[in-house]
Amino acid sequence: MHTIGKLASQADVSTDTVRYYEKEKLLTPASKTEAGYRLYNEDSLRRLHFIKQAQQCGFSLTEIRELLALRNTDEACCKDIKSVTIAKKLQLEHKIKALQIMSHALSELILICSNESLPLDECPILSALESSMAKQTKGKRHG
Amino acid sequence: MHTIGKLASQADVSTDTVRYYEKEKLLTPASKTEAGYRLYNEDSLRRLHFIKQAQQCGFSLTEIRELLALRNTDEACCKDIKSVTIAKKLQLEHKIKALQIMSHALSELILICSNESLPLDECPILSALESSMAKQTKGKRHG
DNA sequence: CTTGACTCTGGTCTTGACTCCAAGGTTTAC
DNA sequence: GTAAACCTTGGAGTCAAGACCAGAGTCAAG
Repeated sequence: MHTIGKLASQADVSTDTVRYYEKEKLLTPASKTEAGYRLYNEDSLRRLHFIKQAQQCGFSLTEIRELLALRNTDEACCKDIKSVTIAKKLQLEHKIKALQIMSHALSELILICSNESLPLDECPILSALESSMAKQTKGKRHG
Repeated sequence: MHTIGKLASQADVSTDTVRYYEKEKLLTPASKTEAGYRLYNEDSLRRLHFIKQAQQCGFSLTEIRELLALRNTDEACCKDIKSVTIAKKLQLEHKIKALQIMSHALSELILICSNESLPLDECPILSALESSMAKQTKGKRHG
């Protein structure tokens, strides 16, 4: 049984984080001392690892709480977990695509700026951003 | 000259957003009526477009303010804008890579879950998230 | 027995980009 | 001339995931 500080350092999080997870009903101490100190066991550590891993997979704490709730549901089976995982993967891929679109838009901007010594009022990047950039990136090309 | 509502609807943002941009020193009305109504011209609309476009390219409002400030600096030239753009593109690519790592981790989880009818306490996804996932994804493979 | 390290609760603060609200003033349409 | 639709300011609230802080209690070491 560890106090909150031990648990936190083992999982490489702050004690504030552990208390926050408790408030968010993600992680309850296994017991408490007479003085009110929180005590945690190995299950706590595993659960904390779970939360961190899931976070690193892009799950929000709300979603992690749902995953944990699913685990405590008798009717739920592995299939349910899998479909949540697949949904999250789709969400991530969607976000990746959006970022790639942004990145490509920036590439276009960088490409059209061939003459770097132009004064700012002729900067093609700025003017592309001012007008609707769709026209710039889809149609004509400066440089 | 448009009132705030006209400008906002032309740019497809809320009037609150326009006022917020003013507070953030991103967009000042061209003038005001005697009654204190904000009035905007075509430059305002262009600037609002600029802000939206830049946002869609992943720039934060703070960064956009810097871009706009750069534009008003006499010493700055197009090269400065270009380097900011390149830096932002690198940032985006970094973020994309992070998300791709998450996405791949989820793919691994989905792969190891071959038997969907398993009870939850044997769900390989959950146990992979509980233990250190690095072991699961790098080493052994269930299924 | 005191010092220092730890813990407790309850609270506020942060960041970013807004959104919503109240209470009033102004303009426009009929 | 009045009602609807617009505008004003100022301020508070929202979301996520904690960070930070004060004042007090607790525990182990020397």
